[in-house]
Amino acid sequence: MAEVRWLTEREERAWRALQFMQMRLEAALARQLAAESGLSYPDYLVLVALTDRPDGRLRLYELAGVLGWEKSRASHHVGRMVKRGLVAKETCDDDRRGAYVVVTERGRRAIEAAAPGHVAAVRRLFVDRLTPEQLDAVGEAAEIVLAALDDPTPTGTPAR
Amino acid sequence: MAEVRWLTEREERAWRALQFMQMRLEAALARQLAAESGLSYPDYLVLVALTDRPDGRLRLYELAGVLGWEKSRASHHVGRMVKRGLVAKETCDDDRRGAYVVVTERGRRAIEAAAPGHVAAVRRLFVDRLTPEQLDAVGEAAEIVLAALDDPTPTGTPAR
DNA sequence: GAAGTTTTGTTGACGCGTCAACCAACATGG
DNA sequence: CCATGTTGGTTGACGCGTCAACAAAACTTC
Repeated sequence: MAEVRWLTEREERAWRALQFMQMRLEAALARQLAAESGLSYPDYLVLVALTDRPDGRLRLYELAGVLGWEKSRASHHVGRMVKRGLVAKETCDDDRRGAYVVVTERGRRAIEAAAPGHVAAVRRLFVDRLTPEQLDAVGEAAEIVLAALDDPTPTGTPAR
Repeated sequence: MAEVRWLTEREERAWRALQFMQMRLEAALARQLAAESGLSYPDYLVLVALTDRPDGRLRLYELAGVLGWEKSRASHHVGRMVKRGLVAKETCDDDRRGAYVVVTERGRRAIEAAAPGHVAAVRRLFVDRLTPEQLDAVGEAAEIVLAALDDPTPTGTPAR
């Protein structure tokens, strides 16, 4: 049982600032979206994922994959969106377990109305606050951490 | 009505990577905490905030302030933690509306048991994946964005 | 082609978080 | 001292997210 390597002051400061930023940022963006377009942030992400496709449709498991969601989350959320008419579910012929999620016309209008305000908010609150170099640095760091999350190799594992 | 300034490819990439990292990271840490100590991530944050105080107590509104939570969230969450015996509520004498939240012995044991594993996970998944320079860069960027969130001045506002 | 496994999706229960409405106590200002 | 506003906290409803259990179709393998 090794000693606990607590975080240094600098490490803790960076970690806390990042956590705090994320929380505040998401809250602000969610509020802005809800106020200006009646969409929740997850709604927005689903609609973006769907409208990014030429046919505006995605299998449920693909949607979950793209967004990094658990399948049950995707199922629950799509269910709610169907109720509000933003998307529809269609059965899949080649795989009779499967289900397609398709944007409806209403969904398309909703995201087209929401996108400009959302992007403006992302700029105002985040992108335009940082220099391009800072943005790159943050992006690169995030990609490194993400890669480590996907690859479960522990830190400092020797090549052997 | 100005043109929409969409995100450039680089901006979008950084923004998405950051969002994704945050989601995955929080999920992983929450899972780890729950599995190893039966605490949720919010539980952990509350206990840290309380045990950081010499007397292990905080007014509810102070707790909300420290964690950046809405008061109703704090109230709900503390209520649940009281039920599980992790904290207790005490009435406040100088302000009879007020309520103190106090760590219980059980809460103290819980966080002492949870902390080493949690810190190790933060290291393994995040801190130790980045160079000290990257960590500083990320921390600084986060602090800039946070400062902008607190100060509602829009981007590029001239001094005038 | 039957048995076992993996994949796709749903469901229900339960904890979490926000919003809006509300209440009680403090503060201020005629 | 009453009116008015502000602050600290609670509550209920509702959407969100996870987990575990489940069902059914699709693969695999012998």
